[in-house]
Amino acid sequence: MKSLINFIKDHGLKVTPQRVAMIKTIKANGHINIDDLYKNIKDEFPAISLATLYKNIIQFIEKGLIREIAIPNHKTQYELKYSEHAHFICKKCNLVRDLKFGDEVELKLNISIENIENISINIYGDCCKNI
Amino acid sequence: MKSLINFIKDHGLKVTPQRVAMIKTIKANGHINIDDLYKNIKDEFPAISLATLYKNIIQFIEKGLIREIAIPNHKTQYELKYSEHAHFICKKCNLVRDLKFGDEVELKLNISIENIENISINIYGDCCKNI
DNA sequence: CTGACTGCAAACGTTTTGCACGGTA
DNA sequence: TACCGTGCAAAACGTTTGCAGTCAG
Repeated sequence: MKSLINFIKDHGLKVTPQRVAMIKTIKANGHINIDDLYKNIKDEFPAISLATLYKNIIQFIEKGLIREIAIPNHKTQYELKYSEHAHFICKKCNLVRDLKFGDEVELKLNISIENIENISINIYGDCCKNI
Repeated sequence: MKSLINFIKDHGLKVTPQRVAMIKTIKANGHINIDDLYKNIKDEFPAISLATLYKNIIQFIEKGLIREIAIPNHKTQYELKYSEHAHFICKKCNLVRDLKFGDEVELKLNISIENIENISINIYGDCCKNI
């Protein structure tokens, strides 16, 4: 709990109950889209506004707390930035499963690219055998 | 030219001048977003509607002619599906550069995943040294 | 105390939809 | 000819913005 507060503070942002709740919820879910984040936080803060979520999401991304996972035809998901991994994304049920780098998935770059900020690996498939 | 027509026909879609122009433009550009596609095609078809583009894009994706490249904070880009490669995406200028699989980039999967439909590897960075 | 954050409502841009017409097979 | 595709306009949707009030530092 203390660490969440520092996580926000250390990135140069003011600590508000709403921001703590956002980070807590994102952390608890691993990855989450705006709507689910909104629903989750509304339990704790019935008056919270979607606009606040969007504004903070933008802040979090700019300050490097979270990262976006862009998924075609689905809501963008967000996750804390401290763990690097790939994603398996089911096109049918929209499930997102994390795949560990170096362990489950390895990426080899044979060219030199300067200034890499982020690597996104999404594997799209179908995990719903019985639909 | 004949091959473009067959490319559309073979995927079970009717061949219209608009669709030919779309595939031709996407092919010529490698990857392109809706707006640029619209601008390009408007030269040839001044009366073409954005709605037509969107409807056909959806058809093309469903039938497997093209693939979406979802980029956070930028317009989704589209590319023909027959060539597999990763992307380097500049966060500043929005440039998208193709990186060949097996050659420039290698991906190793150490787990077995059934039913993989598509793999998306996007490397975000900064190619604009002097901005 | 001051600037940053919040919540509301309105605005905005993108994507989708309904419908009448036109073109492909 | 039958059905699919097109273009227009309107609707729907997700996201952003402006503003007045509030809170963290």
